[in-house]
Amino acid sequence: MADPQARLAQMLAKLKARSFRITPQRLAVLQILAASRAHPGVEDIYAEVKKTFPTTSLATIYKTVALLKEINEVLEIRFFDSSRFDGNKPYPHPHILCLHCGAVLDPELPGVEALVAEAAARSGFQIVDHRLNFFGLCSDCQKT
Amino acid sequence: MADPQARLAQMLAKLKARSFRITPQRLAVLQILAASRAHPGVEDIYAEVKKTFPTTSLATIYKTVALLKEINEVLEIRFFDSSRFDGNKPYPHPHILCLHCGAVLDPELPGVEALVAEAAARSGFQIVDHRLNFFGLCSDCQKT
DNA sequence: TATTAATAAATAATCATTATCTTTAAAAAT
DNA sequence: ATTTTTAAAGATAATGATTATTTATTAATA
Repeated sequence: MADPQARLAQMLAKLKARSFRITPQRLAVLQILAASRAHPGVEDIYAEVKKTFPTTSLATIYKTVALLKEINEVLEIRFFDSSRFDGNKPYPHPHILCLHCGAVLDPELPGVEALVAEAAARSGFQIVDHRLNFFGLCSDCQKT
Repeated sequence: MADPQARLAQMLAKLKARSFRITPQRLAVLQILAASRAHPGVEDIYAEVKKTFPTTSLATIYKTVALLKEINEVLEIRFFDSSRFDGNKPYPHPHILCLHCGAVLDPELPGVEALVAEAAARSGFQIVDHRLNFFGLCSDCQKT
């Protein structure tokens, strides 16, 4: 589930299955989310889409992203004052943000499942979602 | 570091050390944050403070909480559209939110340290902070 | 007690996000 | 293909949590 082609196909299938229309602007947003590994924010997507569709409105980006969130094809990650989006792995998983350059990575953390189970066991909660975010300096930014 | 008295004393000491004034409104906010285990939001604190100081402004709550955050005596936890605050353990630790009743607990998770270390090791980041939040239904709300 | 500097109160401004409203254009039917 | 229907796009106003500003109080020091 990391291949951009497969992700795009998956997103399109989900939209079609629920009879949402595939518009050029929507397709553009899907392509960006399926391909980008940078966890773009709304403004990033907006800037990118405008290259091909200059009249696109910011509201369209917000609405498309909200729709994709609805159908569980994108994961919203709230950092401080704005959100970033993960279209590659649209399910809860950890993220790590560089406070200096803003890069967001998906660390591979095998320990996560155990931690979620531990949280459920100790709290008595039925856990349905989680956000595991780490903050610091990436290896590049540590050098400067 | 869970005794309300001790927490209040600690907060007061920190404020005095940095020569911030101890005003009645500030003291009221500190007391609430030191004593409450409910992870109150700004509006909760506001409502509580107004019982003793009816003319208090919401801005005063925001400013006091921001000040306490500055001096690391309160932890801000951002849930969806607003923040809740933890004055008992003002350092990063996991939280679990009930999506039905809004309760927030601090689950005891010994696995956290290992996970942070794992994230640092695998990503190459120097990690300085984290937010580990779980969402679900508390044991009471599972019954209904 | 007077002075001064920080803080409180009141309220305006900000800004990400959402809602509204009109226009446009997908998709289905003819 | 053309028409019809209706969701979606575009433009812009509204919302709401938070922050900034401005004036009035009040705590701390001389």
